[in-house]
Amino acid sequence: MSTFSTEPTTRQERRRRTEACILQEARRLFAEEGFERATIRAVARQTGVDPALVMQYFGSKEGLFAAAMKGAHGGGTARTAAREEIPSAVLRDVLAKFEDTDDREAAVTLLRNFLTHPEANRIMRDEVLCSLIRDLAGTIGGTDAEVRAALLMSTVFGLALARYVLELPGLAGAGRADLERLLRPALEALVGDE
Amino acid sequence: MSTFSTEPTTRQERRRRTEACILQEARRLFAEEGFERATIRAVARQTGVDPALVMQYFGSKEGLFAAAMKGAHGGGTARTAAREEIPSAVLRDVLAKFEDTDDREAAVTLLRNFLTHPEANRIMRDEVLCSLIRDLAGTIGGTDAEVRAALLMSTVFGLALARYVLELPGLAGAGRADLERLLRPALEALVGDE
DNA sequence: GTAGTCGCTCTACGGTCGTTGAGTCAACGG
DNA sequence: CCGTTGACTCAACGACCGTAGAGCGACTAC
Repeated sequence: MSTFSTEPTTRQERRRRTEACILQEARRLFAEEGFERATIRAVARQTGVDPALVMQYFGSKEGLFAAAMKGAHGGGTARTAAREEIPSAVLRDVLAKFEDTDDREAAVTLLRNFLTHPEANRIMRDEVLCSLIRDLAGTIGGTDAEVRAALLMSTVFGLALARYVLELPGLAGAGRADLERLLRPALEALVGDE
Repeated sequence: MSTFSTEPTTRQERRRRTEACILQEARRLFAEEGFERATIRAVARQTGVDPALVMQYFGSKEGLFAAAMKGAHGGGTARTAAREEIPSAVLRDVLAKFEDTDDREAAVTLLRNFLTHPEANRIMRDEVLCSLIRDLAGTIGGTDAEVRAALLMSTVFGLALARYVLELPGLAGAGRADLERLLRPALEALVGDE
């Protein structure tokens, strides 16, 4: 691959670096094109590397995808938030996820692919949403707790999709403060009174 | 293709019928597999027809997809609803769309593909959401009208995705009445007071 | 210096895809 | 009854894909 200007070039250093480059480019392409359209060849070409090297590192296209998804879901503050803090917490978590540039590409990739790619679907449902909903429902309490928690997730989920993927005008341009001001009353209504 | 038991077999009658069969199977496959994974060959095989016939009818895979999407978005009641009726209307519209079995497949197809397929993305954003948001914003009024309207759409949007596509436990099983009871206060909060 | 390791490239295979053009056969119009 | 039309099939092309294996060349260890 193309060498850089400054080279702390031990062997493993270079290896780590090219692997990181491949992963970064993979995330970008998966996010832009989707799993099927994004080709290993394109990832390799953009990185300036041979397709076979990508195979050697990640075993298969699935492996590359899985590696690109690692760390796409991370601990949020909502899971342990107090009942009255839940609306702010879920909103803050989802916005924070997409502000951090490192996570952002992985998160967008996950969002763009979870509908059509089984692995992404499983990750999204089982490792992100289900356990989070269970914890939230425990904090919310009451007979409809699980439905309320699921509705909370579906709402911020729709927000992320509309704002960061669909880029709906009016949402993509809105500021964080405006979103919080307008959306929090709705989220509080979903949590309900106690 | 395989002939049916009763045959009102005029030429155009048969043509209309096979075309409908192809479209139905195409919708199913596009919804299940996504645009890329769904192949013309698979559609043809399931229909019991030669792939070339699908090409002859719809010109290209894009053409088949566009034809399968036609009528996927239809007039809802929300567009012309009064201000205080908007929450009920948007909710009723989205639920109704997915209860009707005919529309359901097309709607799920659109949802599953708009993330990864540019054409579906454009349709969803420009022909469905944008004009609807503009109308809703006009009815809602005030300085944040457009953001409020967009948030309304993103919320029911997230609901549809979570309930009908992701099939989140707790939402997929919930009844319409429960959903309306729990979600309407949140939607009313989004519309805001006047 | 020399053998060995390892990051990396080159070349090629097998498979599936969308798409095409020629050909077949039953339904139609006169 | 016969020529024509048009729905439909068959066989094939070219492209691109994921993947495999052999080979190269620079770095490392002795």
